[in-house]
Amino acid sequence: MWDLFHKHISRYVSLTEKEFEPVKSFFVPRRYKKKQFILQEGDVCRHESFIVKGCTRTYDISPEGQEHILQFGIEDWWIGDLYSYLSGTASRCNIDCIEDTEVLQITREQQEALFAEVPAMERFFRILIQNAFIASQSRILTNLSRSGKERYADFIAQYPLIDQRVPDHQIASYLGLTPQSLSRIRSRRV
Amino acid sequence: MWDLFHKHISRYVSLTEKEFEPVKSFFVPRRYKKKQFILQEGDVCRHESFIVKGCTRTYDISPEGQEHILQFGIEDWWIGDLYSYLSGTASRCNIDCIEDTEVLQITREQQEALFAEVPAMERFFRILIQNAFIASQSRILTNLSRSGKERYADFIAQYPLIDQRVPDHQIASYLGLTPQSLSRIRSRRV
DNA sequence: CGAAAATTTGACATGACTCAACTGGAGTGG
DNA sequence: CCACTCCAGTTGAGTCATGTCAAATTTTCG
Repeated sequence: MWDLFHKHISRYVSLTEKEFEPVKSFFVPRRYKKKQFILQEGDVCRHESFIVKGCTRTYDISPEGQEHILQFGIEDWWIGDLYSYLSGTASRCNIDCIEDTEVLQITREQQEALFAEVPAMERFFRILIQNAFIASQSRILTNLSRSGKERYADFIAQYPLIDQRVPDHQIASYLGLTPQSLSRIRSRRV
Repeated sequence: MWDLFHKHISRYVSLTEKEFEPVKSFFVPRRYKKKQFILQEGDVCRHESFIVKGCTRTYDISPEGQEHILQFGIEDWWIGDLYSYLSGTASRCNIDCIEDTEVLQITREQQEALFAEVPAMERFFRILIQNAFIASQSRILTNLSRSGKERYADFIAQYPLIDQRVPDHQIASYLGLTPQSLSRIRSRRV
């Protein structure tokens, strides 16, 4: 578990085994069962979670009762509602598990302490958010300019691993389509 | 100019007048005329630009030749193509000026030097990107769940200042609508 | 096996797009 | 200062992608 985590961090900042050692103590491992919630709408998001194993979805529910998936999470990804986490306000998002999931969690206070003790980790999180922001901007452009068919093609090209693990109707929700439309797209009768 | 900039920074990290003084030297003021490009597709984005005065648009052009506006920029905002800026690869975006515009620019190298000399500025940029990411996620949710009419209403509620300064067809592009559709929405004949 | 969930299919409705024409204002050059 | 052009915005008519509602079928899983 910690090995994977160290490798993950090393992808962005260099950290020797010895420097990494104290980092561990700021994170708490936790397991969730399939269908269990990591965050529920109305609660404050108290952790950033690194997925060691499993698969999650982050979504909100519109006033009309429709779910909209903002993000899927699999191994090596971080999940959480950053706005709620930083501001301490109630989240509008839900995060639940599509599979049994293991995460490493850190709280806001622990994160601040970690930054003070291991400055490289502040840099690490900055890079992480930069990448997330870039991906997010790219998704906005795709949503603005591509048809449902094209967005689906992009999705399976970009996230083949997720496509295999997540039911179609949730992919439809991520792409902003109804399950029926996605089904027709898949069967090429569009 | 520097006053506005200092105030802007102080909104996120505390920096006395004395601490702020050396920060100035890392930024270069620059003026652009209306319709002039700050960044052109295919070029590498060499600066992050803080807008002191003026109004800009960041957009890409799809293979079909359609423009899609990713972001408007007005006073107190930062613009640039972060991906190109960080990776040094050619940008797919254009940034041009809707009005005569004054900016303060920093290069990647200067930014690294700034972080080394004034660590609070690394924190400042982290917070900035966090906020940008949060806004970006929120826009994705809006795009997924709201009709054109609702997205337009949201836009004028959220950015009344931009609405007044930018032609309608560019707002349409930002919202993912054709100018015709936006015109019909505006005249309530949906 | 049987219930619940996921997916598919059909019929129809509709929001948004395309193409095309027209209006009105801003800027330009003679 | 007028004629001219250009561009933004509006309007109309027809089309298409996607949505809605409803039901049938298949898959999953206790």
